[in-house]
Amino acid sequence: MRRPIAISDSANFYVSAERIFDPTLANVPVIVLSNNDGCAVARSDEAKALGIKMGEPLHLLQDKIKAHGVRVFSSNYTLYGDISRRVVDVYEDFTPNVEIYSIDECFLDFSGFKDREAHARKMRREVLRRIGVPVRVGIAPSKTLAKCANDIAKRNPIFAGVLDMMDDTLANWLLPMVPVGDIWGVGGKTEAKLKRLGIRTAADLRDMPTRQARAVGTVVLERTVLELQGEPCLALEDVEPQRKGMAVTRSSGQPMMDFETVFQAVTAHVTRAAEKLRQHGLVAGTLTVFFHTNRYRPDRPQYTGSRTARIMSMSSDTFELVQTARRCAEAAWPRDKTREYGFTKAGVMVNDLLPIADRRQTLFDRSEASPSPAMIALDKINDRFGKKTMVLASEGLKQSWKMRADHRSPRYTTRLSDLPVVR
DNA sequence: TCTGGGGTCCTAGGACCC
DNA sequence: TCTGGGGTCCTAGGACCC
Repeated sequence: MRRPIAISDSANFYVSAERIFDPTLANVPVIVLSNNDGCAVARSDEAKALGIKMGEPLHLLQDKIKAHGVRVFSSNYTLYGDISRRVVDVYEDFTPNVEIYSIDECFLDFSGFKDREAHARKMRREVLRRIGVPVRVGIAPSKTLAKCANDIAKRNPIFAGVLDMMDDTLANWLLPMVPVGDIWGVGGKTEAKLKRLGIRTAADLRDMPTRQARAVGTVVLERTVLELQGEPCLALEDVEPQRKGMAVTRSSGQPMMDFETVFQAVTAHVTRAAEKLRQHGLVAGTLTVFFHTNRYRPDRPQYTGSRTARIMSMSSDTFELVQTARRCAEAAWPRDKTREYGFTKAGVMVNDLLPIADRRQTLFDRSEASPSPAMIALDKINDRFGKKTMVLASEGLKQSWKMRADHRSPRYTTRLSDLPVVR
């Protein structure tokens, strides 16, 4: 059964958001900058027409900005997030199942509507009326085809913002005109590989043998081929999935030359990451610290340092995370003292997240005010066996542990409940 | 002490997306 | 001189376990 999936996305979302509050921005070139005002991350159609590229550095745009009176904005993610939520509210009036895909895109379940195109047009009008943001809608039997329909509607004004591609005849007519690199999931590397095989359009990719697709680009590309054939492989996920990780990273204009300077930046990022964790009511199981040199200066020595550490106690505690980060940073710091590295980017990532409500006390949790019974038992066992004892258990949730006195003695495993009581 | 097959878990790195 | 940040998924290979 072919269920219609729609995707609605807003045109140049950040620019559209800025335009809501400033009518003088209509019909003039506008760009919104990245976090550090480093480069353009959103451009109005007028700015695109001037040849301003996505991710183009601001300092290379100064001439165009002066010559054409381009309006320039720093990004305001709090505002964009708020507008995004309001747009979703409108979508929810038009379909019961909404999957939020990104800040400006939602997949919508469009099954059960008699005239899908009319429904989409009405939704579009309503978003514009209530929020003031223009959106486009693509409809098709799979997400990849819906994205494709959306893209076609974006590029061709004749569709007036809505394209329903449920009909195979229409898809067969349009897909040969879509370059393969425009397909969702086909990036630069895959595009180059496909072109070498003579696959240039979306229609070529759809007709590629799935075995070959898997060989070229793993199961991901194989799924894309099936999706282009109208066979959905990516389901509509209308319940928000548990977030898997969070990152805090920044570039710095001034190269950081010594460990303490880099670690200062890392500390700031860890602090922010811990705040984010607590805001979301989560604790982290692993922490990764990384830093690298300026990739735009290949003439200077290059280095990427990265280290991941487990946080045994599952924590969102700033102090504990900073301590862990210090160990990671020290371990990842370059050993070669003869070279001078200038680090321009540093970041931290926390992964293996768990809602704090689900967090159980782990075997080796030392952060609690009162240590777990297992921790007390472990300390006593270690006291008794002295330095010879090496405990190999790593994860308390497994409810078992292994210990051996040294490499010559037998290992044994026991259930937590069977542990000998040590007094 | 050696032997070893078949799992799982972990991590790094690549590719892609918005 | 100035060059974004935050995500996901997949694979390979090593460590570890029984």
